[in-house]
Amino acid sequence: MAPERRPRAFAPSPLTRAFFDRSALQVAGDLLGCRLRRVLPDGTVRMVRLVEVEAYVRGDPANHAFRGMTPRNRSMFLGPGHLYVYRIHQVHCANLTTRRGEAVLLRAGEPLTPGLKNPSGPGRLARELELTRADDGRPLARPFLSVLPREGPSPVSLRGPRIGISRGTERPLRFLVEGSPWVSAPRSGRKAPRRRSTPGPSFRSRRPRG
DNA sequence: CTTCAGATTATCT
DNA sequence: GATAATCTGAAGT
Repeated sequence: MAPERRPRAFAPSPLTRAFFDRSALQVAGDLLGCRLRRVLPDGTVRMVRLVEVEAYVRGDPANHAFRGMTPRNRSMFLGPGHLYVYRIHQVHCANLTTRRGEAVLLRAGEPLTPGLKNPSGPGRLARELELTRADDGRPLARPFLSVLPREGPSPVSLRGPRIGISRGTERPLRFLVEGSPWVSAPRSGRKAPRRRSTPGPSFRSRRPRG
């Protein structure tokens, strides 16, 4: 008897495609506060609430796709709603693709299921969700990986400069949930990121839609 | 083929 | 606050 296998999607659903087929900037803002559900090959469910993301857009020198398609970034050209995972310094970082050549980097999440340790920081988040380069290019679809709507009201979000890049730092393409203790700290591996006393002047607050 | 910088993090002072 | 770890992808010669 062949072992039971879960169905494997070859493309995102139409709804998923529609959600992601926009600019990374817009998707990033809408993604904040949504839940990300990962189902491991053995069926284990791991879910986080996204509290920090970054948009990588067209004409953006920090975007891996800035100079067109390469073997490394080919997943960013598969169409909206795919996973783009790259590796840096022996660490994996996961993105969700939006429009062609654009993507949203998943930087931090609030753990919603037992077993998740510290999904704060892109490397830790990808690790906790067990997303590696082997998952690069996979469509965002069940059961593998799904984005679920926000629960309750929209969070108060902040926008500010992105982290860890040397070019394109002037644009406020980093989105975070104000007050979340799971937001990553710019230059520290702390478990409990120090809360900035007050958002800097470069940060812009955005009220919940209501 | 060689060089080099990098969307990070753990660990040390 | 500063730096090593560790190695791939991409650009340069």
